[in-house]
Amino acid sequence: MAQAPAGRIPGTLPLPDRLLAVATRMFAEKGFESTSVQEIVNAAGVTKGAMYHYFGSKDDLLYEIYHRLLGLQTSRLEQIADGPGTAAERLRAAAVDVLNTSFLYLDDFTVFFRSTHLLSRDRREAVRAERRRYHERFRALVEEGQREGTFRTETPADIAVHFFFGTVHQIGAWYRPGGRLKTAAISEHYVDLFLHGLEN
Amino acid sequence: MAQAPAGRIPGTLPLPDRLLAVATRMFAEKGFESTSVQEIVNAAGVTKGAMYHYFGSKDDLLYEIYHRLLGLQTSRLEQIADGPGTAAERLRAAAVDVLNTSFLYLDDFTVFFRSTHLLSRDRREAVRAERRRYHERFRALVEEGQREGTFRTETPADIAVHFFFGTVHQIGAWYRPGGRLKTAAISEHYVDLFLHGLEN
Amino acid sequence: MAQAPAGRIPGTLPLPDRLLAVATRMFAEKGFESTSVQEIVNAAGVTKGAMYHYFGSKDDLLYEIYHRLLGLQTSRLEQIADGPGTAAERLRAAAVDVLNTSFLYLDDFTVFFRSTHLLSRDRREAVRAERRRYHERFRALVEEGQREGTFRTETPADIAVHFFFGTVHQIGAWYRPGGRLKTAAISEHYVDLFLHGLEN
Amino acid sequence: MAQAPAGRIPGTLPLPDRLLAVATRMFAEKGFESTSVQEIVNAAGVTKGAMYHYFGSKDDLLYEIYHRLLGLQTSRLEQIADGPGTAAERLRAAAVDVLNTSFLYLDDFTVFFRSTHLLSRDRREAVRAERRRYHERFRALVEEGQREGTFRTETPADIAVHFFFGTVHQIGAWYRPGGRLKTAAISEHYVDLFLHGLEN
DNA sequence: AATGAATGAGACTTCATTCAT
DNA sequence: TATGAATGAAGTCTCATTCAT
Repeated sequence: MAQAPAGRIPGTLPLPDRLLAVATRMFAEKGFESTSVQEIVNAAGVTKGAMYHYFGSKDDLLYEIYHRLLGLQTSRLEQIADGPGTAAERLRAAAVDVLNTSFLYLDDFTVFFRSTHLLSRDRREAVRAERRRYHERFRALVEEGQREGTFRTETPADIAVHFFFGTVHQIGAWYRPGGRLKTAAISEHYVDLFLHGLEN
Repeated sequence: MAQAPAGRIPGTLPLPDRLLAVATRMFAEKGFESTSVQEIVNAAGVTKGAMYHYFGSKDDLLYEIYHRLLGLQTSRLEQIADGPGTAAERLRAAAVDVLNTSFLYLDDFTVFFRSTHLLSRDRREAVRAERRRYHERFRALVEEGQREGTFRTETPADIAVHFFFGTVHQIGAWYRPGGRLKTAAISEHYVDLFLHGLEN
Repeated sequence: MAQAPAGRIPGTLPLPDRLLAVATRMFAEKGFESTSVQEIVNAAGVTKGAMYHYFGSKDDLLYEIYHRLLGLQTSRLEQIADGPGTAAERLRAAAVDVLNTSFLYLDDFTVFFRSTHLLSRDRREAVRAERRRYHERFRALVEEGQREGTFRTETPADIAVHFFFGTVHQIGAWYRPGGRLKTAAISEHYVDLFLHGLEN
Repeated sequence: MAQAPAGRIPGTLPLPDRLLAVATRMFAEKGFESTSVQEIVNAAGVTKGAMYHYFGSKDDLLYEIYHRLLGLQTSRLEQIADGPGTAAERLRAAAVDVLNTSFLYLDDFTVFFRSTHLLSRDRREAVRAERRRYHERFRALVEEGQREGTFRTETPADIAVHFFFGTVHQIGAWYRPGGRLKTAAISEHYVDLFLHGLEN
């Protein structure tokens, strides 16, 4: 994530990053297929040739957004999951973190969960594989907590993970800045609901 | 939902329904914008003229999918919510029902939550208003349960509803038929997690 | 060859044929790659959409030109080669015929022998296979004449065929209508040179 | 012809020659218009700036290939045609030589006879004028032989020259290295056919 | 002598939609 | 009720060329 995660896109960013930032914003607003390459480069203040100098195709832009986001997510999760504390503590920290990150990079997430199906077969597989790794690290935390006796064992761990990520990924579908609740508060409520549902 | 909810699309369906069924399947598979009208009519075994005889535009197909789905959902919810039983009982029944319906009409839901942003402004508003009504009826159940003392009051009811629907709407993103768990089992686990998270 | 073989292209031709006729003319004049689809449809008085209604791609136009020409050539050759007369007589008749046809469909031939390499791999193979059949039928005539004792046997028959077709295919590279010699005269001279070179 | 006439292109060639050699190979393989400047410079291991340092345009590459080839051909022909021997002897020598040269510089010839029409008007004229001079020197040999009484006079000399060069120029269209016959043998057969056809 | 980012024009193609039949 | 030829606008992408370094 080289570009600023939200708000104005500084004109000083290197062109590839500026293009990605602009594209992310527009894809989130209007959808990938309703955003033309022309609109993106206009917004970035360059020509199409410049974009195709850095990105092989419009799909590449989408993939690169995914790739950066997945890299960010994965590294944050691993840092937390491999850190100190009980499984429950680490799971809570990870869950809060993924929610906060989701709010911070709301456009990126919105694009991600709305447009994966538009990627080419190969890339879709690549993204899915990265996602799976992420999912599994998270699931391991749940299973750890189940072995510790903190979490109920009736619910299969991977169902619980689907359950939680499912709702995290939908945040962009309803959350609008400026609402009654701050994002941090929403994160807390979500994590409470999730962990409460999981605990004995 | 005039068309068969899943599997083979009978050639005996009235043409408008057959077109909707085919379109739903294809939009779910490849996305709305990557599916051409030509492909839809080919798959339905008719020509474009026939489609434009029944639907004013490609957007109309999408809208009609939404419309039918929302009608179905709303009527089911109202029947359950206005029925007998404690708030908690009715909430559980409604939650199970929406999950089962989601599995049954998986394609329709997938299209719905992936393509709303592609509708025209007007129709998007219309859909959103219908959704809101649905959401609010569900929230009323949660609030009822909170007043009853069954559910925790720390979590705002509408956050809880977003939480639950969020994950329901993502089911199409990960669920694939033929997995280890039956859909009914998944529904139960999801509802358990949700209600457990909500209860005192 | 549905279109008129030379001169003005009647506006009454069915659109696919008119497009082919126009394309043939322009490819011969400026080359396949220097002729844009836009120029073709302008010259045919229609829009690009109309062209893509009948031809899947610009390459298809090229292939169709080839295909029709090969069909024409092959059927003419077979009629002559399988007819009555000595091998030498039939070879002469076939040689005169292919030359006359070459002059008549000069544009088609010009395009053919200049642009085969621009076809996709598959289509190039298809064309080559059709050509080979044609070549072999012609070679059989030469061999027949060698067995009859009319033609010298020092020269391998397939070399003789390459020799003759080679020069036939180059006619478009130098012949311009309105020169000193009529096309029929040129044909006779060419056939004389060829048969004289072949005979004992 | 500064570059090696066939096979591997030595990396030790001066850059302009290496670029020409690479371009010739690629133009012969894929056609002038289907070969991008980027591909040429990649294959030559340099960047576009380097190419544009030596050649003003992509067209210049093509012209330079023509120019070198024509220079080579012309000087060889003149040396032979102005040498000792009867007209028939010199014509045979010249014919054998042009065939051998064609095999040696097969790529160059292939490009030449496939892409002349892609040159700018001016350059096309220049090339054509050079070709004409070449053609005429050859024709003079034929006429000399006709006056000597060796060659038949029924066939106009310039038709005979078109006839011969036509087939020479098509060699690249069918000959593939590694065939049954060596190139020298093919040359002999071709010259035999030609001279036999011409002689009384 | 050489780089490589950037341009700008134009290429091929797709597609929702219309309309005469 | 249905066809399918034709439109027109827009889309993605390519590429020869330039220019500051």
